[in-house]
Amino acid sequence: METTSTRTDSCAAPPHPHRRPEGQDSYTISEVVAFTGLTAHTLRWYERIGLMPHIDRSHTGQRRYSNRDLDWLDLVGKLRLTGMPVADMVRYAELVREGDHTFGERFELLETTRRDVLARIAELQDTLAVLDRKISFYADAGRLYEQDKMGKTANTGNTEKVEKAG
Amino acid sequence: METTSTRTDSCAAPPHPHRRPEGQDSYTISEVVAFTGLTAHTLRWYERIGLMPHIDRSHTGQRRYSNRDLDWLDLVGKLRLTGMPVADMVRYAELVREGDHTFGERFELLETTRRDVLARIAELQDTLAVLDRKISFYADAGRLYEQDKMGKTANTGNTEKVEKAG
DNA sequence: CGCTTGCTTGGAGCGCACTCCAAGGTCATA
DNA sequence: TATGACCTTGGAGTGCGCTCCAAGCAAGCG
Repeated sequence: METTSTRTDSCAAPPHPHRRPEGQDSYTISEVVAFTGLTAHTLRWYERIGLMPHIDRSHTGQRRYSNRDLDWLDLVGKLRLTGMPVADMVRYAELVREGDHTFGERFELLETTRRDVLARIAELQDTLAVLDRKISFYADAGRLYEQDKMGKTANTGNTEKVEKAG
Repeated sequence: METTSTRTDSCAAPPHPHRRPEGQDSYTISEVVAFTGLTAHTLRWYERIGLMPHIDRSHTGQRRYSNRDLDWLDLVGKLRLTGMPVADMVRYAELVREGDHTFGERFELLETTRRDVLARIAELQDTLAVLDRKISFYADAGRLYEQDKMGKTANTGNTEKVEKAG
């Protein structure tokens, strides 16, 4: 079942420069902190709640992360960016641990997430349009306001509009 | 300062069908709940923390929201979608209350938000790429797994890859 | 009139995702 | 071998954004 293949999975992202080759891939928690930007607290917490597999330990019980663990943390990071709740990520982690018969369920979870991400992008683009409209409005209004201050116009009507717009 | 102009601000979004014309725009909290999807609790809380202007009251002290209040809630909803912290939205609301001399600061806040939104969209598109890769991988792997179950192939190497990928 | 429904308030409580603490064991370097 | 940085654990605490509660007022209806 388990192999020690030296090649990275075809599904993996582009390689990271700081990684050691397979076989010597044993990182302390502080190294993982440096790679991921997560805190050590968070890494331990992820493990406690089942979002990580049980991490290898040194002979004295200290955590030693593998390249595969870093791959998993990359994925978790991406899913976190989508706003997926941690509980859902834990669910996905459980499916992975349960083995091959959960392919279908994993597929559906990813598809649902994909749809969520697309919807989120659309929302953000919508928001962007509103923002752009307001920004150009303020650019104009600000210019008018500066003119007002310099006495070049005597117009309060234009600036009043902004209070209405917020 | 305050006008009762009957036209909507040029900066406003397309009109909403449920709105009453200016002058008769007086909505109860439960109407606003129906329009916005927010809870009455949240609407009152927004007011308490200064994210809303002080809302008009009926002679018995009940809230009466105006079209302008609804416009503001629309904007708040958009900003909320960007992930902007409530505290920052409160800051923006304060700037609006403070008057015309805060144009510049409002402009910068919106610009910063705009950049955040663009970055967020880029992140999500990056995540989408990862998701798409995994989804097509699972689509393939799932098909192979079904074939395995039906005895059409005798391959465990292909499905093993998935455990590695997660 | 009583009943229901809707609204008011200040303040307390909740769920999430961390974040930190205390007490102690381990490791690298001088 | 001693010093100090780093690691371990279970459990408690924090900040955010709501969410709810209790007690009470007001309006409409049979």
